[in-house]
Amino acid sequence: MPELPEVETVRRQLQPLVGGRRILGFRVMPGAERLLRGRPAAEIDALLTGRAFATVNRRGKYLGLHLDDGQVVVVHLRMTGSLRFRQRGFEDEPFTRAVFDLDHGDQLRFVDVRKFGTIDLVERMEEALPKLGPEPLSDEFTLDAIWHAFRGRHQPIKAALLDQRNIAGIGNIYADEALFLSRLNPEAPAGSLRPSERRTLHAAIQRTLQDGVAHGGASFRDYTDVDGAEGEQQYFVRVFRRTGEPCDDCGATIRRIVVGGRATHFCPKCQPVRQRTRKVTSNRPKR
DNA sequence: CGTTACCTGAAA
DNA sequence: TTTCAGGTAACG
Repeated sequence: MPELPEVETVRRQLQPLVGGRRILGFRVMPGAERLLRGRPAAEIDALLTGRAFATVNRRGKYLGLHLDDGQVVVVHLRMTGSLRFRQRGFEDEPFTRAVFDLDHGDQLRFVDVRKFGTIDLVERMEEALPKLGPEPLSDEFTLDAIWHAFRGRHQPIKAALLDQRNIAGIGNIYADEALFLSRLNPEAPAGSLRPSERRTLHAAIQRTLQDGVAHGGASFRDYTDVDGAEGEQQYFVRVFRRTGEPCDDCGATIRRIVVGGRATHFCPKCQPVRQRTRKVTSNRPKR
């Protein structure tokens, strides 16, 4: 659930909180061992104890908590994970799966109802990352990058946006929102976008993600920040989880369909199925 | 490509 | 009781 804006919000909060702080220990709660993908908890505890956190960065939906010796704790929140910065002894949060004990009695807690989230300790951040596309809010996210990623693909544009190998950090909320802003039908084949449509989509992706960051992320169900507070972006969405409501722009009823196995929300009037351009070859049966 | 599995709780 | 969930990896 946490997508780029939510993870970026956490990163910004975490940096001043944990930067320079000494680690006194690390442990994983019983039954949650699977959140560690590589080494066991005892080994991580041994490697972390006595070290200090330095900077916190983000790549796509991954957080990198860098240590003073160059190692990196790589965290992915998946669907329901969250990081909480709390004083030791402050109300035990249910579903706490792992705890970093810090100096001055503080704790960084990893809380995750569904246990899909992951924590990795690696020498270099890339070791813990799958192949990821460009960062959408950086200079490496170019029109050319979109073109290369989508060229020749019959896959629905919605599915292509969710594929982290194309662009890193977009999830279900911001994919639907970016497509609405672009007036593109979620089921349009990714490779069918014309240059003007790709340009519009590029700008819409950046705008919707920037808005998300500006509002501290979206809290529809589980997402909360490092203090347990909710984001505000859910009050600004145009289509996401607004099935049956009137479109802000045209009043048509927002619809919910399933694309690529994911709930997809769109305005059927603002985001119509594009008419096939007339062309002799388009009379071939659809396959 | 689409579908299923991974988990667990909240909402319908 | 059933359905649904902001993500991804592993299927077929």
